[in-house]
Amino acid sequence: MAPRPRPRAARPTLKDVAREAGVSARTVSRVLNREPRISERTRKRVMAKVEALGFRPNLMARNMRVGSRDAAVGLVIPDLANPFFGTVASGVEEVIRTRGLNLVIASSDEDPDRERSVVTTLLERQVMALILVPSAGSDHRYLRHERRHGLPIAFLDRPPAGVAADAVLSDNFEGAARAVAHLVRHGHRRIGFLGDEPAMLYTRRERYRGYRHALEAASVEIDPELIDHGHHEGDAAAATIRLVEREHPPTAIFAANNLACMGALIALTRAHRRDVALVGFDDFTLADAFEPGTSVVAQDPERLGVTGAELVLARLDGDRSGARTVVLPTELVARGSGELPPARGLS
Amino acid sequence: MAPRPRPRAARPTLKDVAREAGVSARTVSRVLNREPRISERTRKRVMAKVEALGFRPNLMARNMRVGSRDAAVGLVIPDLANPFFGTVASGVEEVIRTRGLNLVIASSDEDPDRERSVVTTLLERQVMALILVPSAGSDHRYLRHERRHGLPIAFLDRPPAGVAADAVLSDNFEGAARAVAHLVRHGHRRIGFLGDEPAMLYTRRERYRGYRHALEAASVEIDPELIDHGHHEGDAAAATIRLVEREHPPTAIFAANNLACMGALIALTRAHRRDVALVGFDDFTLADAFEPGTSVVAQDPERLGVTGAELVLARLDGDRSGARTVVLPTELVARGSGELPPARGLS
DNA sequence: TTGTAAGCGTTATCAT
DNA sequence: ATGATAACGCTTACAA
Repeated sequence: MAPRPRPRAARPTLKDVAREAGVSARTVSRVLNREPRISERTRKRVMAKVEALGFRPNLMARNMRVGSRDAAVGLVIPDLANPFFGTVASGVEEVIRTRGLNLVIASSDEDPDRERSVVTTLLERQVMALILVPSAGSDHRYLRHERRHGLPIAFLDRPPAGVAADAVLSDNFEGAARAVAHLVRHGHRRIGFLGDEPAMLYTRRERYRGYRHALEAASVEIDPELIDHGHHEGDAAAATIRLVEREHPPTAIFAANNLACMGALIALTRAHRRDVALVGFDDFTLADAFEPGTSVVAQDPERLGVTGAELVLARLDGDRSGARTVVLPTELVARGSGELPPARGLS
Repeated sequence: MAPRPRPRAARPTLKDVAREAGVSARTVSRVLNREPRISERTRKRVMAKVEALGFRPNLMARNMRVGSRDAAVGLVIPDLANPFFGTVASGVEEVIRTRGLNLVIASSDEDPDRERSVVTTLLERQVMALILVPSAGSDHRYLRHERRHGLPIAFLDRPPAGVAADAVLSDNFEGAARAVAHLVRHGHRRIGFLGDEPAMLYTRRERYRGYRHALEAASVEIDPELIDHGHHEGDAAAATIRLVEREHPPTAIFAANNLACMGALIALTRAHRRDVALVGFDDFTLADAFEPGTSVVAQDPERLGVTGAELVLARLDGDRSGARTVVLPTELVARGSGELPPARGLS
């Protein structure tokens, strides 16, 4: 056995409390869990020692004995600093807290290898459920074992690859198509597409599909010169400049995610090109702080998180039905920038 | 003992692998931990069974046996959806991941009671360290026991109350004073203060102190009529309107946090009052997307998180020196809005 | 009302 | 090179 030297000032255990109070461990456990048959006198004495020693029950030990699972849900997102994912995380946390579960969070940085590595630790941690915003290009076949063992898994914002699991997605195709149709309706025929990266990203593909669909429906030819991308604001700003400086520039831009849209706004402002119509995908706090306001296709990231968390909780409650995919609607919010007419002579 | 019915399809344990492979548990453990004296033949056989069963070592059990502490750091922030705190969290995660530690995150919603309750679960989870953005009005005396037992605790953005612990703060006073002095230098004497809530919040108090200090240094009288507040964008926007519609309105506004600044931008745009000078506290992505650009006192939320995490890691590595307070500098970023002259006839 | 002993899934000691 | 056994801190069946 292990005569491991306790680190100095080791935290007191239930046994320590028992010894100090002159009772058995069983009795301390009873007091702590508010079990009925305990004399008030013992209870008092035990609680006094608990206070005095600053005792904290060891949840790991408890969970192990009681269910051999950690009372926590694991969440993997690409980037905690991105307000979109932060809001998703917030929705998840809100829901699982009502069940007394904790949230173990990890960033994957959009890297499939890192995603797999963090998911593995979460699984080894014995989380009760897993919620995942998968990275582009990751393969989730390795999760099949967990599914078989009944671990609830939900994918958010992007679907799983290689495993049947619950998913909560926004209606990217429809939202993008509506945005572009909106621009067409306002007279635009040269509409730029500013996508995120990598191009294989699910949301990017769906939104691009929506863009093409709307243009085709309006019999507008797709011009590859009008397609560009940039995942961060800086890249997107540069791409925007490239677009508007083309020989045959677009009169409108559809910015296919939040960072791309911010990049476009920065670029258009700095270039004094507020004549270019703009619709973004995903709403943001300051959309109203522009003149004209920024029109967007609004998603509901909080609801994405809430719905995903509710799904896994239902599974924990015994829902054994087949894997479900919930698609959340998007909403076109017209604030002005998407309703600008084409600049004269360019449409 | 507990003849608790295993949940259907319970996950395989190390013992299961051992039985299937026809070896002892100790041997499986050896293989998994890459311990030296193991025959290639047994290793192969064991690994095959590990794969076949989809075995995941139970980290809870391991941690318990090995250190009786969870290989995780607990982080409590007011709100995951606020990009400021999201970025702080991102900084923390980045650092602790390099040590193979996980992040258990909880929102306190600026509520001291909830803060205490989530901190308590984190402690019971046996996290190796605690990082905290405390809520206004919370009292941390209950953490003294943990400090005594050697648990590393760091406070971010706001200092602890009632316990000596490491803290990482921004230089709020200095930053605010510089912002207001900057406005004074550009000719303003009627400068509004748009604070966050509650007024007892540390950052709010410090920034208000900086505001008063700069005005007093310039012999400008403090006008209570120019002090208002609003913690969320909506409230802040309403407060901004109240300010600029006063009989003797301010010619400049100092918005003392990120949400207040965004609220001010929204209100000023909608009211077509881009003549009012504005300096915000805390930078934001779209600051450059306005005409003129929004001048701000930039903090470094990521660095706040990184520094806090590094502090607790140093403690884990044995640093027993006294509680330290690190103050991070702020930077005045002039983009135009803070350099506007006072509107004619109003200064 | 309280205590004893077993056991959750690992790893450490000591054998062999 | 491998195994038997105890132990981490807690809860639970059973006994007293």
